[in-house]
Amino acid sequence: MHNREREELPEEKAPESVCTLWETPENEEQRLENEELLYELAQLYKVFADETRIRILSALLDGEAAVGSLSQRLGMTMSAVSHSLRVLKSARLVRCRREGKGVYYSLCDDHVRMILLLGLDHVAE
Amino acid sequence: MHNREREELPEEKAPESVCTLWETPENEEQRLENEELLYELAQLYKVFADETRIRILSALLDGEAAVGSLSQRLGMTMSAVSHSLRVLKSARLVRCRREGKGVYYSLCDDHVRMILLLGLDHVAE
DNA sequence: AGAACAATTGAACAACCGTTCAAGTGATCG
DNA sequence: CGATCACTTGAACGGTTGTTCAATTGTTCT
Repeated sequence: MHNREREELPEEKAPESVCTLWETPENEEQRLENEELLYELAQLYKVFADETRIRILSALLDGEAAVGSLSQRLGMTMSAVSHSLRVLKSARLVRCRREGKGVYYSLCDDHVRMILLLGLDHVAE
Repeated sequence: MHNREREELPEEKAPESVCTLWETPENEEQRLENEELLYELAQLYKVFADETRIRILSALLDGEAAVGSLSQRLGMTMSAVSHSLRVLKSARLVRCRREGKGVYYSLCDDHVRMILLLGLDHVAE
């Protein structure tokens, strides 16, 4: 049925063992897993694909900040910032902590910084 | 195969050496440069933020391929693939080469692989 | 309790984006 | 040449997304 001809090019670097995304799936289960990963991956990059959210993330590189502080720094309404933060949070890129009246957001882990840096590396050509 | 636990991820670099994005701008010129970088960065991630384009990129990790071959492998029309390739090309993620009737596409550099791997690392949690 | 502050939520609207379809280009070969 | 293959392009449609505005929740203070 599907006789996909694979190119026999020398592999400089071995694909990582964390996932099977780059290999031809051997069975239906593996194929489904790949589909899932592909979807999740696209979903993740969608979150980075917005100037406002990148601005927020890079602001949070300085340390945690409250919503109001962010909205002031970025010059946009609190509502817009809050909406953006919700997206970032559900992508597990930021977490939040309540203290008194304010809610303080901070980056989840170092992936964020690395992904941003890698992107910059390409953009800065 | 390779029993490495995880792929070597790019070393953390000193942000200052790459750009000034994370610093508070000292003058108007620097602020404008940051705005530009922010925009470019979002633009780049927009390209990755689509399942079809990721599928194409990961197919090209195997080596260069013609449009027809890709459209067969991914099960979509040649037109859709071509449209996607145009986007990837203008983001300088792929390049193309004409040979006879066919046009062969390949990845531009290693940034692509690294960005995909880094994203997977986060998604695979 | 009520007032004031900080942040979230939902609906609505405009912009944007990916696919499809149909028409177009460019290359090869009889 | 005309035919055919391999791909590109443009317009259009349907779906998604980010911001705004107004209403609402949650917290602290008097």
